[in-house]
Amino acid sequence: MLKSTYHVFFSNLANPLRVEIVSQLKEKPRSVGEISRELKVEQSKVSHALASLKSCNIVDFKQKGKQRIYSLNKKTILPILKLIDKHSKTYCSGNCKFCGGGK
Amino acid sequence: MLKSTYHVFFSNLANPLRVEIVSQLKEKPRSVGEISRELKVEQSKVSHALASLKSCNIVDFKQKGKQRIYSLNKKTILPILKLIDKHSKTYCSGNCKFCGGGK
DNA sequence: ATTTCATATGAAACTATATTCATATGACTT
DNA sequence: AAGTCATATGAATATAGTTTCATATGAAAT
Repeated sequence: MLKSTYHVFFSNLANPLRVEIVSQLKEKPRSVGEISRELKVEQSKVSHALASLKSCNIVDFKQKGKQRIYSLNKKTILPILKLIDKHSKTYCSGNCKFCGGGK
Repeated sequence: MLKSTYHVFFSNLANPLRVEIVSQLKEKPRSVGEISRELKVEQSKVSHALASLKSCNIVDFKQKGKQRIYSLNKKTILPILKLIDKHSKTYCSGNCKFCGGGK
């Protein structure tokens, strides 16, 4: 494995929109248009985000007519998110920057 | 949990130096100076990196005289890295950008 | 209390990443 | 093959993150 593999993977998720899309796709697969409308985010922005996620196989898609239906690679991502949830519960008191300084 | 928690966590590891430090601390705890010397990276750069990792409790330290001995929060990080290893083995053929396009 | 060594901090300069908008492609339909 | 709808792409600009360097802090020793 290359030295940079982790960093590339983490970079991919180091972005609020991409994380939002991941969360949304936890529930069910969606087309680009659906993602765009539901999140109220411009189409090309969503496309760029999906291309990035796809480049690390965090999402995949199947063509369905004109649409592309994107789905989450749950096998990898769900356990990682679960570990982070547990981490923040264990190590972060309500007022740390990580847990959301502002709140 | 805040919407941004994941993104903050991932951002923290979305950096080659911080990932390198994490890898190095897998083996054993080290002082700032040791990290700096072993990785041949300037001290203040290492300090900034450690401050960032500390802000998400990815590392912790104990004071030892003038030194700070930093250690990895293995409980969270090791399983996450393991999941990513498995992910890249499963989903990445040798030539994808993620696995290290160049190689 | 001054010096030394280890580490942290701040801010400017530099670099990388994201957003935007105009346009291209690709799959269907007529 | 022309038109339409869905999505992708490229490139300029905008924003965010990193590096660097000078200096500050803090712990121990003299």
